[in-house]
Amino acid sequence: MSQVEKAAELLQAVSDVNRLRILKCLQARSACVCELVQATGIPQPRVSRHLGILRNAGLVRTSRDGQWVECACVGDEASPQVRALLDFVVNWVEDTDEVVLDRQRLDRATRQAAS
Amino acid sequence: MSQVEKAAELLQAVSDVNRLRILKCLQARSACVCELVQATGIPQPRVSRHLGILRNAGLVRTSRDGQWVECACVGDEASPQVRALLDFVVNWVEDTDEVVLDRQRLDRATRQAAS
DNA sequence: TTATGATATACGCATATTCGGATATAAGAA
DNA sequence: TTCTTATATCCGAATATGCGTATATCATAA
Repeated sequence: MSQVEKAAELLQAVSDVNRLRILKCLQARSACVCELVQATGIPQPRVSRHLGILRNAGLVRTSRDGQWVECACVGDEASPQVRALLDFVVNWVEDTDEVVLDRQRLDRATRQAAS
Repeated sequence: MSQVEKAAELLQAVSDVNRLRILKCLQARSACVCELVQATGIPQPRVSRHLGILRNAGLVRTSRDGQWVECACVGDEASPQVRALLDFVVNWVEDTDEVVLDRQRLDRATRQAAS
């Protein structure tokens, strides 16, 4: 696959409202799936599927912690290209009311009482 | 439409190989449609359609010059958000052989003998 | 073992995107 | 007018994407 195709794939991975909201949440802090569900109000299967897309693209890493799956934006283990995209996107998407509200609910989210 | 939805739309507009190649050409210089066809080897209707998408998204402006339609990346007339995305993308997509080749053909392209 | 909560996946459906090829439109030249 | 070149749009087919619902899997507790 050419570099340009790879770039298009990465951009495609961030060109969705659900995924942008998830990334903006993970910019604030790592979270497990059920916390992202509580923060965004997006149904759990949808969160899970979009997290899979972000993970496949290499933008998010997940690790199981017992019953929970902890999600975080990738750090220095990722390629400079991926890091650059991630840094750009989370800063470029503004902290509008919608984003702030998601983060407020994320603050109050717990690992209980998700779905 | 929310800000996040708008952001997703803009990212969607740049998440395609054809459109990235066109943008990388227009980063080098403005060009008319038939020159972009010569530079990229992409069929003319396809170039036209993808230019339409870039124009709709506000990333590219076009102006008719007689028989030709001159295309260019938007400048300061665009919103800061659009400018920021454009600046990021054209610098983030690397100047690989594929991109360099497109630009070499763009250098030699003329307004004659396109399709 | 069974039960429960967290997460992932499979399914069918609706819609969107992209494509090639044909054709329409626009501008200029003969 | 007719012809040629440049550009845009229409059409149908193929593919991709996103969704909700249902269900499967996984980990833990009882």
